Amino acid sequence: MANNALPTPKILLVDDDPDIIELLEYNLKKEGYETASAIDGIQAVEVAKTFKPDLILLDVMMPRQDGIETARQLRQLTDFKDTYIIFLTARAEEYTEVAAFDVGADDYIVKPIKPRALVSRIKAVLRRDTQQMESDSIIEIGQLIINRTNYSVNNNGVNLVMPKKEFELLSFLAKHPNKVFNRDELLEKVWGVDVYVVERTVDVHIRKLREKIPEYYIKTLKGVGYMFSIEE
Amino acid sequence: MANNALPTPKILLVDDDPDIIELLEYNLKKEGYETASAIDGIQAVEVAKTFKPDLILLDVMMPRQDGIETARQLRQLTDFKDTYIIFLTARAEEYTEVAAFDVGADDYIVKPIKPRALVSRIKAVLRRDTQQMESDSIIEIGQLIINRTNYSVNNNGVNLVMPKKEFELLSFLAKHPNKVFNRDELLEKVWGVDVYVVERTVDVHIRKLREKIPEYYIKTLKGVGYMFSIEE
DNA sequence: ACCTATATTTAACAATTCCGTAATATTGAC
DNA sequence: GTCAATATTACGGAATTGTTAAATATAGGT
Repeated sequence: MANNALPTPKILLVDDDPDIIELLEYNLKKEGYETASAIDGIQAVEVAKTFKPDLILLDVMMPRQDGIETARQLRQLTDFKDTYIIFLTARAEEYTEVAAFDVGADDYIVKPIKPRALVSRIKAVLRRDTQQMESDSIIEIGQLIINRTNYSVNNNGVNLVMPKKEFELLSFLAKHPNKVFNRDELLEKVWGVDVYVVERTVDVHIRKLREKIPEYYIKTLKGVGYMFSIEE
Repeated sequence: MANNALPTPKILLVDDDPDIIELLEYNLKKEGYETASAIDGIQAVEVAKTFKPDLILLDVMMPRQDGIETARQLRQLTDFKDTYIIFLTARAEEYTEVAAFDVGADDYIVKPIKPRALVSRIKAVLRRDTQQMESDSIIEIGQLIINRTNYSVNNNGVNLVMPKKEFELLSFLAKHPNKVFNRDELLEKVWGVDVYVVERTVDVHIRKLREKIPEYYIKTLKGVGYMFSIEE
């Protein structure tokens, strides 16, 4: 889904209940986050060292080592001084809340977990690329206005809505004018690294774009690739 | 919930200390507000259902059920989605503030209560209510007139009253014309962050809207989302 | 508090669009 | 002119959305 050049945030899930882990994983992956999990505090610290998460969802009550102690340990490691930590707990117990914020909790979510609330709070904590997304939402080039808010392209006054893949392909090319990309590069940047389609698929989408916008915008460099250029 | 200046605003007071209740009641009745009271969170929810207050003053620390949890419960009832909630607390504790604003607190008053300050903040909140409602209460777009005061939509002269969810969905889309929203975003903005329904519920409401207003207003962008647009 | 009507959600199935592939035509570099 | 690369077209399959109906939930009236 979200393959906009920004690295996808990594989230570590720590809970002793596999059902909770599964619920969290499902919802976060759907949002395009990369996840790893651990079933207790000891394991959490181990996994964190190699996974290097941007954010940790940490259950408070766990066997072997509770979430508060785990957070305290993580905070002592330089790698995790700035990692966001959100605690999960069954009930809002006051002493726990105090202790949690004491070890630097960034938020606090009470079970049962409402998936949408969870996601929106994670987004709130991780919000820092939103401005970039905003500024990326409109590209003006030549007589084209490419507008991500409505997936439309305005060509000299006439507005046309495009299918997703076509729009993404045009966006990408227009964002890097006068730069040639071979098919492999386009597939990687527009389709994504884990999508396997035949290279010639690109040709077909290029063709469809050329039907809609003036042909000269997209140039073919035989043996090299495609390029967006405003010169005729 | 949305009271239109004429009826006197109703305020529900929730605190386990009878002295506080008395203090609040005295000052608010003097200002012409209608009041009711409850001594804990459980009772508060009960009273609110029949009293239907425009604003709730809610103590954070209470026996049986604290203010945060009470607010969370109230927010799940459709009647109180838009009711204003002001928390009362003994000290400004950081974690409480976070949790409070999270469940949609509109303001936050620290004890000991100064009557004059209290009244002026209540007035401010209720004034905001009437102003915002005033400006938000009518949206004119294309040949549609969307009127929040009676949940009706006038389409080219014919007036149709809509169920709440349909109305809110249409309102939201119309308030952001030419912007695509995926189902998750619509659920978050229209249904709320702590409501869990399957994504496809949106489709059914879209369908019902398209039965009532000209189809072309709501566009589907496959793989992206829905969008309101006045272009045919 | 009950009953009824209406609203909302879910689930199943139909319809549609979009995408990817392959087959064929055309182009352009040498 | 040859040949490899690209353009074009059309079709099938996959994924997404549309539509309907039945099941729940909510609201309104008595």
